[in-house]
Amino acid sequence: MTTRVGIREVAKAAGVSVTTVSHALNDATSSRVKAETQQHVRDVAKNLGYAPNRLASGLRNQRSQILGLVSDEITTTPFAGAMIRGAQDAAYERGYVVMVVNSGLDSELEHREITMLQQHQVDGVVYARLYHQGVELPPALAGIPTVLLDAVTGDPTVSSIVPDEVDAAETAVEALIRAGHTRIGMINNVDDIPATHGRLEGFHNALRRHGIQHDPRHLVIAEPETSGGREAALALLSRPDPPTALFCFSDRMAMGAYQAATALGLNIPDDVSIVGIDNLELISDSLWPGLTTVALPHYDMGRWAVNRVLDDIENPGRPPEQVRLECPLVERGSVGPPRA
Amino acid sequence: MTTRVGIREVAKAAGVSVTTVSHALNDATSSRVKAETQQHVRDVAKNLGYAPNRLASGLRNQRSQILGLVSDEITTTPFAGAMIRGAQDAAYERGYVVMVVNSGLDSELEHREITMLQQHQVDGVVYARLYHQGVELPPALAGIPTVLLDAVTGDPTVSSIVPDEVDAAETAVEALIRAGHTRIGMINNVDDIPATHGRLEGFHNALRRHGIQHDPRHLVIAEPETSGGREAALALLSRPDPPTALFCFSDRMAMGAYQAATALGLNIPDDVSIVGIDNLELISDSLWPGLTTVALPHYDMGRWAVNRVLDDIENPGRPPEQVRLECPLVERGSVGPPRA
DNA sequence: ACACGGAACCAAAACGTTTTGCAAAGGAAG
DNA sequence: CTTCCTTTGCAAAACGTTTTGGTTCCGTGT
Repeated sequence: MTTRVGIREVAKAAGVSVTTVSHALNDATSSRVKAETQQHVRDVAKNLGYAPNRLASGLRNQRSQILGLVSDEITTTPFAGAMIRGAQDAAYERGYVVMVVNSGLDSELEHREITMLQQHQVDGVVYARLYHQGVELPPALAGIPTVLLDAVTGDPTVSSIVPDEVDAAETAVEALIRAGHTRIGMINNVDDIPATHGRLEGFHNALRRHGIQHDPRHLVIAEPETSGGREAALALLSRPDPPTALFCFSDRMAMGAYQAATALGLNIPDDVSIVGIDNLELISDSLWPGLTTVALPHYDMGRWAVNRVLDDIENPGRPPEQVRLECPLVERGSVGPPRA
Repeated sequence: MTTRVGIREVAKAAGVSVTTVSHALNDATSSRVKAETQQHVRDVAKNLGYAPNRLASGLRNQRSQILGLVSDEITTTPFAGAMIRGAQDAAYERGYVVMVVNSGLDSELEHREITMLQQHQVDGVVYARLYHQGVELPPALAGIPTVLLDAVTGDPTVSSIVPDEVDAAETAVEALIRAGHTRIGMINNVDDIPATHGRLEGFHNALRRHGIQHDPRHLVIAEPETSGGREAALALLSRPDPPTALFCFSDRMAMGAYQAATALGLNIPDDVSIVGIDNLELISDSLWPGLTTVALPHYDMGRWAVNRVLDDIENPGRPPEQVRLECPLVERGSVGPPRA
């Protein structure tokens, strides 16, 4: 390990003082150093492979250039990866770096991990959940600029971003209506979470907007698993007046609907059209035909969250905002016109 | 933002010098401070909510307590999340924290990101890929303790961990043999990567060990997508002497095999048994019946990698090792006895 | 000739720790 | 009463930056 080259080495090599080096490197518009010397210093620094020690500069200016990302779980779904990547990309573009920490459900552990982030003097924190839910901000975060990602809280002073569940559902259902469907069934989640209520509302909105009368027997709720979707779809499609299209709460439930259709000898999309929500490519791309679905924009939410917290850090005072992000439709092959 | 409490505040509150506070807090066995004072100082520190500034201590002892995790992509699969979580858990247990950075395929970007990690004085780096492959270590990492995760390199001086592809395949195939199958087909990946060769070798090993003659026409290679698996399985199962069981390169290809079986009116596992590799729960748990598969231990590899790099940092000199980790079988419902 | 101002640069302090070298106090041995 | 440890404590230096407050030098107006 060759001894790291510091600012003094650069100063010596360039024949100037460390002060001048610092100014030459940091001040874009160098009022303190002649343009010529500035260029010279920069050349020397580059040649020496000088890389400033951020511990030192962080200590000096009380700015670590580090962001913390605390999330509840990083598992089964690829959502967490997408969020992290979005956060990391946005941070990188602005010269920051992100420390990832995850605590499962253990709030004791979470507290200790936040303490750890604090010790590293993170400039801000993105507090993330991996599915849309209401949370309370841990008290340990008081005093640190924080924004919520895929979560909301009662406190109107903290910024947050979540997917627009209502809009997402409307988008999905509109796709079915556009294809000509009027007898549309919905398979909803049994859990009492924002997505459940929002998507149901969006479903009704879309139908109402198009003057479609909804048969309440075409709404069934089930466990948010493939098996739940399968059984619900089985029930719906076995009715005397089955829906010609199914709007499923999630891609996994949609996968269950595929299984039900296959079991009943129904062709997708000729006999029944299906849409989901999530755009879990692992599923939606793998099904046959591909699943038309609405994408949950985790990558973009990650980007937004760090950009927002960086704005708060770099020029504070902007009023907080609670954003609901629109979700794009991803068309594959599971939607077609209803059988005549 | 209440002004942070520093070591001087603690010293003043406890009525001792900062030196004493430092010793009281850091030296487990305090030769410099009386046990009684030590306890007193610790109490005061806790009451004040003192949290040491790691920028300062890192600067002082040339140890940032930060690890870098550089990975190529964090996308579609949940693997990245599992690796990160494993890495983060292991790091936390030893008082470290991890900075995540990902560079896609852009090696220019990768270089700048590694530079950034260096500026933050990371004590070590885990260089990760999200599927097993050969890599060259970026020169920027020279001089930083580094271990490879899900990747290998020609250099025998760097430690690495990858899944044991051969063993994984053997495990999968053994499960089929154990159920009584002898006519076993394999659907392999067309790509020239370690997994392709290793799993083929494991397939042959298992057959040979049980004295099973392999019909080379029961081996087909395809694109590692669901569609590839579907078409390959369609071809195999339509033969005059179809295999009674299919060993698929991946869970996604296995999903394709499910689709083929369904299309041919074959029941799983009664008419044909199927095993995969990956344990992508999103798929293997969602299929019907559940897919028996071999898990790729990304979480454990993440743990191992950071433990190894921390060992290298904390007491250097241990000879490097290239580890191949065994992969456990996860039994669900896709394997049964061959039809009599 | 003199004061004044601006340009270019530098020395030193500060950020919050850890650790080395030293000092004071107390006790035991001579 | 010295002398010499041992115990306990402290002051100060160091880590690598940034930035404040100069200082030097030179040119210009009076």
